[in-house]
Amino acid sequence: MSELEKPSAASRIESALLEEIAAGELAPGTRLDEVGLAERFGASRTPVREALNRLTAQGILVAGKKRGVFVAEYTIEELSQIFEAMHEIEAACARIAAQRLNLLSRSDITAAQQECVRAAESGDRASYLRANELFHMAIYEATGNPYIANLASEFRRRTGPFRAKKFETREDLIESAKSHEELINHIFSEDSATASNGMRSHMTESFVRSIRAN
Amino acid sequence: MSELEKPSAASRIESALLEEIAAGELAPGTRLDEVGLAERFGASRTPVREALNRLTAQGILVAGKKRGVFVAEYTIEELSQIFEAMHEIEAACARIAAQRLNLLSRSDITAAQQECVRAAESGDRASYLRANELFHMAIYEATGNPYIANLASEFRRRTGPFRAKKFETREDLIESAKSHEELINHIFSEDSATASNGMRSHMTESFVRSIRAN
DNA sequence: AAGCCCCTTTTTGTATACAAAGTAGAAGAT
DNA sequence: ATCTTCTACTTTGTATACAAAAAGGGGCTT
Repeated sequence: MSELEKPSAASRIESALLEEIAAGELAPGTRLDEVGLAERFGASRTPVREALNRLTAQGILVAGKKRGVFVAEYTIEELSQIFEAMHEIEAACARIAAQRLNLLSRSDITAAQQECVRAAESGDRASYLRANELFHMAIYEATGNPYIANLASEFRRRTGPFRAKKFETREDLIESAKSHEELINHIFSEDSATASNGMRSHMTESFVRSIRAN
Repeated sequence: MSELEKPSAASRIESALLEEIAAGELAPGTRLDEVGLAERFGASRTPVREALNRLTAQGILVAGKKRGVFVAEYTIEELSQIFEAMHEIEAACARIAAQRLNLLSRSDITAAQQECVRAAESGDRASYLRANELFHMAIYEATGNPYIANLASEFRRRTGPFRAKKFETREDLIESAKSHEELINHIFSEDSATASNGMRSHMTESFVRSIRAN
């Protein structure tokens, strides 16, 4: 993950905002004003504007009907629809991954899962979140289709703030890791229908827990 | 198509470029330089920049590894992957639509299809293209999930330039309309598995024809 | 002739300035 | 007191200016 490329102000601001939103520091519904952010980041409005546009394009922010952009806030219905969309994509990933599994992707998935288990058992929430991301990313990569993989990661980013809350206790983590295990079995069975159903149920469970936690 | 909202320079430029790309006037691989476009549209670099960013975010344009943005050009492999992603989403739409069909969406789909048939029989290519869009949009809408619907439309826009070429003769149009008919039957059967398989085969056929045409 | 370095010209990113369009608030009218 | 309207203040969109980085070109060296 080397980002040696572009420490441009716009990108810097973009990822900073993304992080703050993901961490919940910027609550949904918060208004982001360009001048304020410009001062805060010691930059001018121009790069702020670019960052805001990019985040808006990703659905992380939304433009209010008249004025201002806000951290996206969703009703239960909307959230449920977003998760539905994500589930469909995840299921598609699982199906395709099951068809195309090779030794490398297989070991990537396994390795990520082992890391999840390790983090879950030691109850290390931050590590688990990171490992969980890697686990799902490994499945996306296994599709061999970067376009679907991107789609899936985008939804994952977008729903991050809402998913994060469901991992509280060590038991939550362990349960999630177990759920991964089943999913892996489905995918490794190389039966695509089973795999996508497996993903669907993993994600549905995950969604229900998110809703409860919010 | 009333655009009473924001005839902002940035939006104007964005849609103008999109149209030119869709129409093939801007060939894939063409370099778009900010100053040139600024002059051409009688604006400054700022709104051009914004338009370019938005189109890049949509995958219509791509940033060259060092300098400049270009109209996206895809290898057969990439194109095939993009279409695969689109197929998955379309299939998901069909499945969900099948589950949630109501009288309104049903009649929207039917109406769009009738328009397709009419255009196909009179061999009116332009009308058919428009009606075909509406037909697919009607299916997207029928999911009741705007997030999936958006995703599907985005892919449709993105692949538009490549799909357009496959409709040449009146026979092409009629065949496509027939394929719609089957798809409708699958969706209206309200059996979601059948529906998504139906969509998958419709799209696969469509893709193969696109590739041949390119 | 090939390779290397330096200089010029584009190009990109950022800052600042300005104009247009809202919004809110206060003052006045009913 | 409430409603209206005018004014000032934000806020957004666009233009222009400037600095840094990079690509291209030419000449020099070997």
